[in-house]
Amino acid sequence: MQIKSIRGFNDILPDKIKRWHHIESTAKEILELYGFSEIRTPVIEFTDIFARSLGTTTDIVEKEMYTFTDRDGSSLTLRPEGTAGVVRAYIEHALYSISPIWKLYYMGMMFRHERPQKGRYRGFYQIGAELFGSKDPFSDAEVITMLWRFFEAIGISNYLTLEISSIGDDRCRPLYRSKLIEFFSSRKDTLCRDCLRRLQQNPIRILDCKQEGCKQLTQDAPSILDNLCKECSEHFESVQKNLQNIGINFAINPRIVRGLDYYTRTVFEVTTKELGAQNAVGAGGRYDKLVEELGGPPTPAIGFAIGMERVVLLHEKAFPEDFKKQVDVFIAYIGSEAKKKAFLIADQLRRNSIATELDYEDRSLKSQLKRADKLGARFTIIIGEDELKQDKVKLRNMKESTEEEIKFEDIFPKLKNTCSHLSNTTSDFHRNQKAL
RNA sequence: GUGGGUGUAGCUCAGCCUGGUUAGAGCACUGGGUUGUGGCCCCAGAGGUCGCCGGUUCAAGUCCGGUCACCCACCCCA
Repeated sequence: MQIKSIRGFNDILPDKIKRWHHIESTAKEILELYGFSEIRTPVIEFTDIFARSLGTTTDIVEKEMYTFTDRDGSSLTLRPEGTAGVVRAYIEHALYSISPIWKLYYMGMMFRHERPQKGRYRGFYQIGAELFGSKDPFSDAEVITMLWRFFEAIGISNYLTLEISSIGDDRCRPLYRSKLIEFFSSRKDTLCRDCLRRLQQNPIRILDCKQEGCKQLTQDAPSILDNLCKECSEHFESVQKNLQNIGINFAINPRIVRGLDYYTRTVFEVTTKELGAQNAVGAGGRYDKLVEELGGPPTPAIGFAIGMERVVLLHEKAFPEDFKKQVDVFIAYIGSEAKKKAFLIADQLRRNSIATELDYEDRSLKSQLKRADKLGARFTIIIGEDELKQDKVKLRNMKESTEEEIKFEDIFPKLKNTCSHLSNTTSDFHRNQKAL
């Protein structure tokens, strides 16, 4: 096999794309309802943007970035996540001087050079949202609520768990960190090899280890939640109350470890048990220092990212039936004169938002009807020589297997109530989804 | 980077253990059964470097070695 896509990069073929469209349009709908506006930023930035945002010792920056040198010698990187680019745009265009609050979302491809596995790819899509300019715990609750409402809207929330925590800020986290180091350093012999390394690089991550020995040990380890400063603690309390107030169910998991350095205070994860090892479907947190660190004015912010492929996998599990593209009308013809007429009618119907399809190769009527059936056409218009002579067509209702002869000029009036592109996109299936 | 699994038709897979005619099935595709009528059924057709390279053998899809790819898992993450 010579001709092949790059490892970890996938094609999304037309038979899958309807599902993607449905998820994406639902996401847009929800995000806009919450006041978010789309922003599109380049898929490529100066490497420095990511290195400074994510932290130079994070796995992403250390070994997962697609980085290369431009012709002028500058180092460029394909974005491994979305926040850094949005923050860059926020600062570059001085959005803070236009409005104190900005709610932005993006949908697009991200790139990470990891070993692919289930739910994890080198080129993958994320839907992300960022709220700039508020440190109010209500904004935390709003963003988390929106994330959860999205999962409800596409009907996969039954598979999901929402967990939240706080990782403190630059006052309390360093203190906690040294407490942890102290705790684990005196118990080095019980730690696995990975955790010994973590102890050096990122001791908080030991809390997330899957090894039994380490798991046991972390039972007695100090919890971040007992070590928050007063302000962080109050903030976290308030976020919880606000979520409870509107009936969002969540669990507190003090072991939530985020992979990026920029997070402060509130962090949250939506996870599933259905996808094997890659259990995070959406995750995010507050990052109150990042804008300032990248050269903007001090600006609190909070955001999340959703893994599109993982959502799609869950959606396929929840709704295994195909998301079929549907045509309203198929036009079958017999003979070259009828073909011309068919082509003309097709154009008129399409101009009136009726999805119409027809064959090219002058195939048998039987073949044409087969194809009409395969395409799920609601109606088939049949034009043969007899019909041409009488200025009529046969209109066949494919579901009922009934047929009637109507005049050319009656085609559109007859069809416009039963099918249109609009009614097609709000099919029963689609409506059922929304009702969930 | 490490470990395990899998590579045979467009897709899902059987055949390999125990080497031996033209390598099979289901689905999908094309045509026909109805010279102008879909779904179900029946018939026919088309579709294969058995991942690749080498070795053993009279003979390799089958045994052996290597290699590549994909999948899953570790690590990490959405």
